Amino acid sequence: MGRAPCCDKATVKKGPWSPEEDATLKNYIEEHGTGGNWIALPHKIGLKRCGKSCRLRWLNYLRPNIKHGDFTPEEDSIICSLYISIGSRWSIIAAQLPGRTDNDVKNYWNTKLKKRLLGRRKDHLRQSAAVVTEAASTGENMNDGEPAALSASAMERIQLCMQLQNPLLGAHHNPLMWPGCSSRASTQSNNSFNSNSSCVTIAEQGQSSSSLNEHLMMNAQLEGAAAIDNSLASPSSAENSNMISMEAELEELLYGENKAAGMVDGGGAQQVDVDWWSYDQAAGKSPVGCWDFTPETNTVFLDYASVYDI
DNA sequence: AAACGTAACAACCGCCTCCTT
DNA sequence: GAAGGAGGCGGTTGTTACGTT
Repeated sequence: MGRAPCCDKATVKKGPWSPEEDATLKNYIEEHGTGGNWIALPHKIGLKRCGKSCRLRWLNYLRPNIKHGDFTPEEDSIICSLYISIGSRWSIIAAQLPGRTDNDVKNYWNTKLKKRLLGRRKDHLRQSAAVVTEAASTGENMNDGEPAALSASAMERIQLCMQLQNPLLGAHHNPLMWPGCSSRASTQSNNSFNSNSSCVTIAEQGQSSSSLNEHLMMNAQLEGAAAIDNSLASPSSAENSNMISMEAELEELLYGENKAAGMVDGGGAQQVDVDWWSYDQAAGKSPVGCWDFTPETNTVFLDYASVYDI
């Protein structure tokens, strides 16, 4: 038995919202709230719209303090960092950016950031694609004879990772990038965070390095994604310094060489104060687990990694 | 000026999760 | 515990604006 539709598609209006519809919806919600029932709301106020459409319109466009366009470098950094870490969890990413909606962040990533990052080193990517194609055609690194199917999101994240030139940090020696290979924060057993803590955004906290990592940890914990592997040692200090290089690499991809150089040596350029995948060793915190730790993605990632010899 | 291509963004669709009954 | 409804989310599509030829 199929699922009942949430509304009568024959009678609801689709397409762009008129100013009158916007005003009707906005005025009602500001005065009465949503009433906890989006499906019933359009009927109450006489809108020929699906309840879901009303909700989307309110959340993405009408509600107060929405920001559109003009993403800042800091926001770019946060988006990229979180995308690489947790993938296309746009709602989680948007939650770290005050005034931004998941739809906005998603569109921004798809139309600008992704191209800016993935489009930089076309030669590198072409080589990568050739490797994948060859591997696929020769049947190498397949699971049970089936081609390894990576989601577009996973591919992008791996490509981004690879573009951060350090091959060790690229994935193999960066536990943060490995599915199922992250350590649960040592504070897990007595952690006191709760879902309410997510109300405080990274941006609100001034993009502090520690706050980003805490949020990454929090998100991973929220998702229940972190597979325990306490046997993983914390990266050495040498690897930590490599992480700094990787940050600079990503900044270079995003903003160009000069600015990135300025960021690395702290020489006057605006410091985007986000530590990529770094963590507080002194505090004994382990890296956050932030991949989609399903057995499937784990296997596929391993296959992919072997193709790339990473 | 017209045709075409591309970028940006709004909106829809369908699936998943959570909650209630 | 099962079923159904509503909300939430991510992927995708459609539309419009803008730039290029």
